[in-house]
Amino acid sequence: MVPKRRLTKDVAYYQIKQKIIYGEFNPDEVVREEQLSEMLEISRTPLRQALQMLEMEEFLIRQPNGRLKVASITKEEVEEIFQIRSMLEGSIARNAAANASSDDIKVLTEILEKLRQAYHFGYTQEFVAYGNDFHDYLAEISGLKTSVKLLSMIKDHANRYCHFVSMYGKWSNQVDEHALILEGIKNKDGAFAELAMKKHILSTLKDVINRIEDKASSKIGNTVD
Amino acid sequence: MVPKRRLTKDVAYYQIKQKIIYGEFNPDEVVREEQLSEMLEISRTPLRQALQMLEMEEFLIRQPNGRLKVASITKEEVEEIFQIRSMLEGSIARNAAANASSDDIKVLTEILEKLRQAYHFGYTQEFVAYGNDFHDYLAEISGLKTSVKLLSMIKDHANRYCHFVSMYGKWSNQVDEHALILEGIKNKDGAFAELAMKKHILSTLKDVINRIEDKASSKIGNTVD
DNA sequence: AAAGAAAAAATTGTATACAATTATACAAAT
DNA sequence: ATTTGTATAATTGTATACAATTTTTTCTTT
Repeated sequence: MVPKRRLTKDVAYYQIKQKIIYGEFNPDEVVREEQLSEMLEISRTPLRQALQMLEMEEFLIRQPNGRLKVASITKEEVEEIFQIRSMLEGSIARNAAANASSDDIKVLTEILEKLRQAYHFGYTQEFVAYGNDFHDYLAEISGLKTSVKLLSMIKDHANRYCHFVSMYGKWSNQVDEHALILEGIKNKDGAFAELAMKKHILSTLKDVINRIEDKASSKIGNTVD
Repeated sequence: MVPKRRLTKDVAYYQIKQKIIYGEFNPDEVVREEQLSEMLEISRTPLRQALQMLEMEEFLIRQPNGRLKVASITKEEVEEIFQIRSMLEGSIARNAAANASSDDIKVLTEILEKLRQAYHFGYTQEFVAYGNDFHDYLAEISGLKTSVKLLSMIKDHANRYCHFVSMYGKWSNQVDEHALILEGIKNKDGAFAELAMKKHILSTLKDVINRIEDKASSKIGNTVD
């Protein structure tokens, strides 16, 4: 099975989303179709498909006059997203504990070790990547398709707010937190794994908030028109 | 402000979605664009926008060859959806308890009374409607935008599985369950309201499952290709 | 000069034509 | 008879032209 062809709408979707997440497009900025189609060098037809997707995910907001504007995001929304994440990923951890084979546990142990190393040597990039791997693997074996789908949608929104945070150091106790979750999974203790995961997510939220407080405004973008 | 114009893509989206939810389109059935554009008497352009939306919500699944097929849904997925609902609506109830004004409580009390009447007289249609009103009102005052958005997405999926259930009677203790939630809100007892809501959702799931057991297969549609 | 109306420009919404891809039918070869 | 290749048809993907709507500009009237 060769790699199935990349549809223009899909690459457009990805590119525009990245521009929104990483601030190349500012919140409340209105984007026009022609402008984007020129920028990405594609026609309006696949572009509009991409815009439709982003509208569904509420990265773009359709105004009553038909114009699209980039969504703003508040600190409160980020907190809500992490709250939801803690619930969803909690369930995932619980189910993962029930489903995990010995092979799965081996893989997870390896990821955790890599995470520990990355932290030890200060490889931030890798550290974040392995952290994601850990969560993604649990999602995979949990079998909770809907939860995973919803998670993927809201995670990107939170990333928008705190991507810059992930770059600079001191993820206080993330390694230990992951280890604790894995402990629960090893012991097939779903309730334990769920609780550990919830705590972990909420602790991550705290880290994010702290970084935010240090830095800029409590809000990206304006709600006022 | 006059009612903003209905876009063809939006009505197409709604119509196709209804056909999927209420079984006019069968699970795993493949739908073609031309067929739909003739059926709805619109051109392919707005139709494809609608299909894109339904694909994002996973009512339609894009196959590797580009064809779209109607999603199937398993009993397990329905159970997962109710599990997620219980968490999300639990949070909503908790926040609603914190935010509810005395006016809000008055409105909720009225809705509950109508619900009680509808149940008493066996008006199933109205009973379901008032139940939805109650939940929607809590969602409104909770201020949890993301949770509400996610809820609206998954609810429709569950409806697909159990719409036929809602028609025939005996919602055992729904009235009392709603009353209990309202009790928590009146007392500004968020934890109580949250728990009551969670129990309520899970009890509804039980009702649905029981009906399903009585009736047909445990699964709508085939996963086998 | 200000307010309103009319005209022009810009932008989104829809339809259709064409290109690329995928599925089907049928014939030839083994 | 089964398979393989090729031609044909069917279907999706993309581009573009046109229609409808909204915004901006201009002009007129007071």
